Amino acid sequence: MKHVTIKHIAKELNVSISTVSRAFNDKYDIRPETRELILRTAEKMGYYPNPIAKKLSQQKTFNIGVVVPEFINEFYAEIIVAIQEVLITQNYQVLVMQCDNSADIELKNVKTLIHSMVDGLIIAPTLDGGNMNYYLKQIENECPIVFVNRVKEQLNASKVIFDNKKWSYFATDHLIRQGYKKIYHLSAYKDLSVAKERVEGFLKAMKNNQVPEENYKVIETGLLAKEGMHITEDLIYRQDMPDAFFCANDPVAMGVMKTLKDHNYRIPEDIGVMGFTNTQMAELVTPQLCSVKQPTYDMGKAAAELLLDQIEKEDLSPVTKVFNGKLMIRNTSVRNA
Amino acid sequence: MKHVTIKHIAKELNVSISTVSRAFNDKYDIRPETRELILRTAEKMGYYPNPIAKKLSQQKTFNIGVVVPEFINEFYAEIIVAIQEVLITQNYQVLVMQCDNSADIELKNVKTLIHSMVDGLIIAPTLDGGNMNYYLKQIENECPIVFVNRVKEQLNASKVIFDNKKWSYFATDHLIRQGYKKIYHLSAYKDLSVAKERVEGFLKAMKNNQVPEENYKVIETGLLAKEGMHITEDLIYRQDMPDAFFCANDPVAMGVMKTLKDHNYRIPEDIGVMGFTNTQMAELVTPQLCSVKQPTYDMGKAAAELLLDQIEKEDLSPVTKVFNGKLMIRNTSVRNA
DNA sequence: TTGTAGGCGTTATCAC
DNA sequence: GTGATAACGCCTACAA
Repeated sequence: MKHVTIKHIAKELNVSISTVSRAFNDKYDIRPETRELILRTAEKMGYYPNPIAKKLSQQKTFNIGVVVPEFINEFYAEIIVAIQEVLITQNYQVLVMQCDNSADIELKNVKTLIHSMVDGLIIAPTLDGGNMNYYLKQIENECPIVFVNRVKEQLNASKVIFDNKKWSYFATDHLIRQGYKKIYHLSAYKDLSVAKERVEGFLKAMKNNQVPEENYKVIETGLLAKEGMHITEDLIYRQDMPDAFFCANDPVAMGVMKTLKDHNYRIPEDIGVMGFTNTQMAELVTPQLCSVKQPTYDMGKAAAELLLDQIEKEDLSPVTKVFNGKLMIRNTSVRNA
Repeated sequence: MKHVTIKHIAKELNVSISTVSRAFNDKYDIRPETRELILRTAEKMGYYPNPIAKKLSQQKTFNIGVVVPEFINEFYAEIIVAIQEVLITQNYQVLVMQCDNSADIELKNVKTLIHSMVDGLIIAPTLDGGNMNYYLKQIENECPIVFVNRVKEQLNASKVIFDNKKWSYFATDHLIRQGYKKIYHLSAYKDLSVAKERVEGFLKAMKNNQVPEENYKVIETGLLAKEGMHITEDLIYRQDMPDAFFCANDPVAMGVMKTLKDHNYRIPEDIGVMGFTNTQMAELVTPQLCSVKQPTYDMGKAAAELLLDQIEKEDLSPVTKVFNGKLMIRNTSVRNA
């Protein structure tokens, strides 16, 4: 793979390489005609500035690193798309890495990206645990970083988060108002801050509505459809069934629905179901799944804009953006009675 | 963001920069003790070789570019994961770009990646149309490229493809054997080679089973769930209903199922449904969706391995790998009668 | 307005 | 074994 360089053009036109370089960097004085000539022959020769060399000499890469827990997940996929859209208009390139929900791989990815000299990072952490120390150290060393989603609200760094507690509260409250009396919350992992916040919202709704303690429960389930199926099977077997499930996410909710239907429970008449992080599938299952929609696109956009600000104003003082959602009320939670 | 360089270490230890460099590149002679000393102090000082500089001097980036039509699609997400897994073990980094199903953006992405001096490209084209000329020109210029999925079998380049015709045939044949008499194939766009191949398989099955012409039809529908819904609404309205749908993909199939259920058709008793490109959701809808599973992971792995071969053996002669699928027989296509 | 030369952080080819 | 030194392709004072 041969690349035409600035030298080739200089030789071809009998000018110095600096002149050629200047032709491509508007900020310098150069006679318009020479400029034109250089650009034309460059075009003809198929020249394109080598970004590697440019990066090295400018000490700036115009690369932004993005690290997410997984690709196979509409939430992160949409966030990535939004980030790319914003950054591309500013001539940044986006390097995306996923870590398969492993905090170790996540750390490796971040290190790889930093060593590749990205100008900044957007990190959607898998956990808000130990890696944070390393990340915060990088911020101290003036590496612009913006966190998205699974971050503690108290964290002293720029971040884009969702008000999980509030929307968990609303979702739970909705179920109660629909007349469901015994509601179980299938939560993700307890070391996940977003899960904790949702549990808080759930419990707050229970308390505010004076639901007696024996009529609700939080069960650590996970984030996969099959985990939703297993727990439901289990509850049926143990004859410990609620009349509504508030699930950690839509896949879990769909697992629950699947098992309920297999056991001839009617949704929403016998049992209500509520998801979280509205997915495209929510409208396609029968009955349609009620879920909390998060503004993924806006969150990704905000993260990118926050990062751009940090990079261009060289001001790393932390900014937090908290986003609100929307309760997508659909059939699985609306009782006729 | 300050980076420690080879120079800092050289000064610190009173050795030359070449010695330091050698300590990090096993292939050169260097006294073990100096090596140890250098590595230790490098570690201490937080040094890490600057890959940009290395790339510039080696004229090799250890970056691989991947371009896909979209992220929000399990098929491509899984392919990307597989590609990453293979390449990471060989110390390559994977830069992924998506083009939102736009051939123009796809071309831009490829150019960006080539100009970023990737060592090779894996392209999952949106269309097999005009961009191909540009891509083939790059291959002539010794840029290693492997194509995945939406490529013509005849294309004279390295590629990983799925035997769409064969598996479309099997899927259709299955519907016929289940006693469905009037089958409509909801196809993607006609300028998509994979769609064309699936149509061919569908028609071949019809012919081999001597289904009369008035009992089958190919309808260009698209790839989205809502397109599946619309077409079904339309057919119901026009009273032109088949007794089985063979859909371009699972989302379309789920759109069809949704509309059918809303109109009280029983699946599979009244109407059978078959998807394609098995998704995780297929098992979660009711009834479970029958679909053709493609070996996405293996396809991604094969693409990465093909590319590695090309790069390391410096041999760009085209290799084609054709993959087979599996018919995931589930409830939407199995008649009790 | 243009050319010269040094630097960005490495690797690699020489001498010593 | 180790140390100069010239690349790699580009940018950018400074000089002309």
